[in-house]
Amino acid sequence: MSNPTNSASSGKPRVRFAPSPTGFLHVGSARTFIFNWLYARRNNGTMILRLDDTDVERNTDASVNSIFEGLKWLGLSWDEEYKQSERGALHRQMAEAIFQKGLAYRDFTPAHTGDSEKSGAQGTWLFNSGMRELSRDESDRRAASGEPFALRFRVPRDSGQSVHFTDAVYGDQVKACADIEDFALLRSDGMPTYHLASCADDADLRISHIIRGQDHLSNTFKHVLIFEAVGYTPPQFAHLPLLVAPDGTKLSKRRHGPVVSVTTYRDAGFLPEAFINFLCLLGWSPKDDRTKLNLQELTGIFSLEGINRANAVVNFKEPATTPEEAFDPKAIWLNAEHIRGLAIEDLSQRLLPIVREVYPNASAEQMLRITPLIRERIKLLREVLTGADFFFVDQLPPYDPAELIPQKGDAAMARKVLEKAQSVLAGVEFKHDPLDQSLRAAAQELGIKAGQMFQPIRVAICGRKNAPPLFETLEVLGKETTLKRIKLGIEKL
RNA sequence: GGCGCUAUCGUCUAGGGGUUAGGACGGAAGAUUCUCAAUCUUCAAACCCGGGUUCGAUUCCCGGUAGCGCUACCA
Repeated sequence: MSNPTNSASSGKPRVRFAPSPTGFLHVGSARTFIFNWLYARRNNGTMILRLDDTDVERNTDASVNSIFEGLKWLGLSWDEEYKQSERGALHRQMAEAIFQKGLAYRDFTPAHTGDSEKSGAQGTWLFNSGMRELSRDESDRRAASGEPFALRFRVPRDSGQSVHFTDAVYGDQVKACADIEDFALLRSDGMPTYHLASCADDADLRISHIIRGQDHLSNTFKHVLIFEAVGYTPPQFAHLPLLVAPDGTKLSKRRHGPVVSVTTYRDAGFLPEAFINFLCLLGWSPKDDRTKLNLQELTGIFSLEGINRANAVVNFKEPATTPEEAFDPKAIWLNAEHIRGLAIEDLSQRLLPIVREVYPNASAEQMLRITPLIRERIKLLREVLTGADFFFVDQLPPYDPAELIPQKGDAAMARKVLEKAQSVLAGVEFKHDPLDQSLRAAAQELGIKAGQMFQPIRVAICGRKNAPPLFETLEVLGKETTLKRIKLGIEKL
């Protein structure tokens, strides 16, 4: 703060993500973090994490944990970390500096009692003139006597003055001082307000670019006022369009529930890289027709110019009846795309812990053999539990015997097929090609179509009609389990 | 109420004074494989409204409307 310059013009950018720990990390915050991160990494800058925890009443440890948990999952690192609550001296020092310059004044009005003035239908409350014009002597006297006060910024009231700044996204912004109220810098308990603490820290940490949600666009005029009051060149601003729910309202925990929490995506089986990809496409565009982008590609092309100005809808279904409905279809599709792009070994390793939650005995080797069979069939990692369950269970859950009956066939045909399969499979090597040849030959011998042959076998070993390709499945399942399940299938008929 | 921001298919978006207004998801139809998935092909689907500027506006300007944000001793 002593050095009134920032690094905006002097080279490496310094950006910060400054969440307030009053709830879980939600998707809008995550996107703000990602955009800051991308900007820092793209420009060889510094990424700073700052906990804006000046609201003691509402801060919770659970929230701090949720934020770190979410960020950890995203896997994006930061270079410096701060807590506002540990920087109170700096904040008070800046408040004092502004006060000494006569640019702030003490307001002894008790908190919350100015409501009648503020809520008047006649317009905006700007200031309490009795307080704004209080003589310095009387102000000092009352303060010395221990009377509590808030410190307010003395917004210029003389002529038609205005505040302006240029936003990297929204362009030139101007606001008349006549439309800005004398906002608080310090609360009557001595704690700094968000505006003061934020600006003091941004100045002290030499933040060069403030990339944050558009809900702060109108606050920025106040911030510029603060920066100018202490002789600090304001950083560059870039405000991001908001993420909204399908009903157009801002995403919130209360209204929209867990769909707005980052950890919900993690727990549902999203890949962090897919989630990041999805979020980047909300309110930002690479300007070409690419949609699937990995972190390297994003880092390579991210720019503030690609950010647009209209709010973006996260298109989840409000009353979700299935897990898939709870998420934007594009997020799910992108996740499937990223899953398909993963190496078998990589995907297998990510799947194993999920499988082991339910089947503790599942082995890494087993998982590695199963993974190629489901890679193109799952959209969320968790679907491994419903898509590959038959590989892990000892006993198939009960299924409808009617499922065993092939297209244009009857129970007798199903029985014939399974019995034939029993004898054929007993004498064949459980490898793709021999299985393929012998079962097709068997179908021919029975005078039925291959599909009619495969269907009953598939249901008998998987417990359902829709499953991965038959020969690969048989190969992984092995002869013993296969024959056992076919026998049980015959008994059902 | 005041101030500010925004407005292209259902959703995310590209584009920009003259275009068949492009792509993606989702939807529909078809091809293909032993089912499913994946893949491929095709189709339906948009410039908020009204003025102005202009030879010509979806694009530029103004107004309206709608949505969102701020208007706290929250952030």
